[in-house]
Amino acid sequence: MKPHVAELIDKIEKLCNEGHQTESVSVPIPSTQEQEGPSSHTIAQRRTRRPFSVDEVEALVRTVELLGVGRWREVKLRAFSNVDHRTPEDLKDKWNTLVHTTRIPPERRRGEPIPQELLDRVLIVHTLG
DNA sequence: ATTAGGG
DNA sequence: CCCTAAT
Repeated sequence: MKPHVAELIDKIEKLCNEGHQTESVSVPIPSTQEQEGPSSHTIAQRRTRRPFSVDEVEALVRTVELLGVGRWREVKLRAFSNVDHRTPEDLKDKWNTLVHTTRIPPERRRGEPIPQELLDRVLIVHTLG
């Protein structure tokens, strides 16, 4: 579907998650001859951005705490099986950005448990800003 | 089929 | 988010 339509759905979805009932939302409608997508003969459009909610980050961190880093397939199954827009890779990418922004020692072996202290810091930093 | 990392 | 070499 058209990018702006997806964006609109995004906003509505977010408002619903925030408990709103009768909000009106809108997004700028691009001019009709707008160019988009890769070079050419490709049908797939880039997925619209979905900022992770605090709850999602918490779910991600808690699950990585339980399984260790690297088992994204399992993380998806355990904590994000109810949403189709969070792929195992998205979870991996999110974890990496969290590690970067919170300066958590990243060189951990696959499956190695993360110290609770570090996990807590991730949540704090992400919750505040 | 998944993961790790760069794009 | 996407692309893809490596596993």
